[in-house]
Amino acid sequence: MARAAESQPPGAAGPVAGDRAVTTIRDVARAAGVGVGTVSRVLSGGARGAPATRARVEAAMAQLGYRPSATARALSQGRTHTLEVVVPLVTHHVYVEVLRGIETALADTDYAVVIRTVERAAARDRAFAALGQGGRADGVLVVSLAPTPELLERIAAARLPTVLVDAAHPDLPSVSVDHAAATAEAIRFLRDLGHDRIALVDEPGDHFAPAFAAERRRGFRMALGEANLAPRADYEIVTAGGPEGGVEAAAALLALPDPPTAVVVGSDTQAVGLLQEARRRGRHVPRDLSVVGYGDIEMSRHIGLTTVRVPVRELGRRGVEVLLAELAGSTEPAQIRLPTELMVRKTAGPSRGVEASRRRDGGA
Amino acid sequence: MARAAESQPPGAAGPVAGDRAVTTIRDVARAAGVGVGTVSRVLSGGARGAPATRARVEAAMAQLGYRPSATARALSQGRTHTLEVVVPLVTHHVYVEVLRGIETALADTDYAVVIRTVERAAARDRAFAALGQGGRADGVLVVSLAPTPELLERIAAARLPTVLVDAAHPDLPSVSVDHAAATAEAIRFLRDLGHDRIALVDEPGDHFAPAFAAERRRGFRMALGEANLAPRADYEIVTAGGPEGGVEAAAALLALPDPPTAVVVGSDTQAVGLLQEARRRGRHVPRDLSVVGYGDIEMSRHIGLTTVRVPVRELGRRGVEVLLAELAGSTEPAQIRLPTELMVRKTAGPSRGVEASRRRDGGA
DNA sequence: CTGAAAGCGCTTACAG
DNA sequence: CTGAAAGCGCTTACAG
Repeated sequence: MARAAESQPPGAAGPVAGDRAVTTIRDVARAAGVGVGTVSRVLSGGARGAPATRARVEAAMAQLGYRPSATARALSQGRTHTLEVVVPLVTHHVYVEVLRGIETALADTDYAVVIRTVERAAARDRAFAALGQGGRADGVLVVSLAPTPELLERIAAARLPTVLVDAAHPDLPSVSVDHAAATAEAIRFLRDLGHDRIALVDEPGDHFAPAFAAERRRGFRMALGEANLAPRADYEIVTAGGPEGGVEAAAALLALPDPPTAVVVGSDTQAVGLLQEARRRGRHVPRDLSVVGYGDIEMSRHIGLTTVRVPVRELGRRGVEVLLAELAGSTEPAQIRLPTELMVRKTAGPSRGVEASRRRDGGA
Repeated sequence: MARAAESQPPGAAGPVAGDRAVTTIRDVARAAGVGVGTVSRVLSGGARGAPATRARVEAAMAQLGYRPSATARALSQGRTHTLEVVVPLVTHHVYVEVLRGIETALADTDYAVVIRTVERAAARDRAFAALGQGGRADGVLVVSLAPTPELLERIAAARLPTVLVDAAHPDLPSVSVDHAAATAEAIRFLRDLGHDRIALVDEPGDHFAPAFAAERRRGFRMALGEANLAPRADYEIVTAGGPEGGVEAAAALLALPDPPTAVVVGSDTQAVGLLQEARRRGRHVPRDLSVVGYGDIEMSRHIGLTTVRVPVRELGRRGVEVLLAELAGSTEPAQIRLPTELMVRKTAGPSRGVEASRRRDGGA
């Protein structure tokens, strides 16, 4: 009878290891003549073991081409060695840079990264609801997203260590930049150059995505107030991102009876369009119009754009550091502020005074 | 005695569900008064079930705030619902666009994406070795990486469905673009405009990273041959990426005794620098020098750069489609070629003839 | 130092 | 339609 059982057709169900394409820890254990626990221990590396046993196991692993299953490890260890990064739709150069910073910081760890993007309104709830979904990740990096009550609630519900990058909130660890202060600094710089008709051009401040724009506006008004300059609605342009938006803004601003002599632009790409349109209209930069950008993209240095440098890559790098510390059990509530820097180049200069520009515009 | 056991101090070890932070399928089953199998079935959605039971289970899930563990699912299903994307260091706009395409294609699936970047030489072997590591992914998208024997071997070793994006090889499914043909088309276009002194400016063709440059060179020489134009070493400039590289290239080319009247540049960002330097040296574009870029980034339309449009986003989108079909069991070996398009704008025009330019350069 | 066993949280035939 | 049980491939106390 035993014989009969053994001569069952090959391929019949049974614990025949050779059947499966994937080699498991069990195959290795068998080949090395040890228990699976032993294999697991040499896998973990740290644990010592009799050198001879160890060598035997390693040989078996190499010979079988064994690759441990990250999934199984994750399940039994209770950690996935994966970080989730939530970013707005990667439409800005900024997020790409943040991702690079994150990658740099993770380069010599064994963490993988899952990127989740929060698209416009429609996908927003879904994306937020999915935050940390299924414990696919050990921790979350939320990038450039305004900490709305909704987001905070989602984060709490996910019960996952979370750090805010390029945003801040008292309840959460964060690595951020003070966009209001940075903008105010740019205004002060223009003010010191003698400008008193200063405009702000920016993208619309979205409800859920980057709070950048709103913060910059706050800094703008603050600095204007400090300088005893009255805020003017026609000096605050909200327009599309990219060069096109800048073109539009220049058109609107320069058509004003008393156009500004200086403009702070919420992004360098908008600034490019604004510069171009201003020049097309015969304005000399910076003689007739001073322009300060925001972001300091690669192109900016090249075209001599005076702009606010935001340490974007470092934002990502530090964010990872804080999150990893958190995962390692750190309890200090890190709230890190990174400094911005005004890169003074060639597109901003002294004001020529109100008179000259008034005369020219009147004559047009 | 039973009483005594029950009055053990709370918090003592034991199978008390309330102890753990995470609710499992078991807790839900208990709360709904059903077996875990039943809960699993309503989770899977597809399977029918008595509406009443189903409702009870769903209520329990909602009430407990239950979130299924993706890890456990992956382990028991044998698939992770994760795709791995391998890209060169995300230094090019191109890869970002590909990633966007991938994301778009994945938007309404439940697949997550793990991104792995292949950095310069040092990290290369590590990154390749890690390909599909630990079965963290169900399939792999290899983007803009030359299919070297080494890479192919790694792919084979990973035993994971893999599709090449922006690269091609007979043994693997792929979605690609013919960079050689696209470049040749640009040359022909310039040729038809009367140019016979045509140069190529490009980035160094890396051994393991994008094969772009090498392919473009091949197309360049091919088209030159077709037109009976002799290849000239001094008309092939290999230089750094970005505007700086373009500046250098313009300097080298325009210092030649008989400078080219037209240039094809391997990237739009290089083209930007080249245009600028050419103008700084008093050359009018396109009167004195025609320039054709490559890539068609956003800026290009804006500055009127004639360039080769590569459907980068679609490359990513289609790549996902092919991979997903593969995972669904499709066996047809998809080798998809996507068309490029020459975007004719303002930086390329008719040649003014050899004489005029020779006269001017001689007089300088 | 190492084996055997239980367990991580699901899924999936197998019986009822 | 649904429960009980085995299994996915590891890890980790627990004994030896």
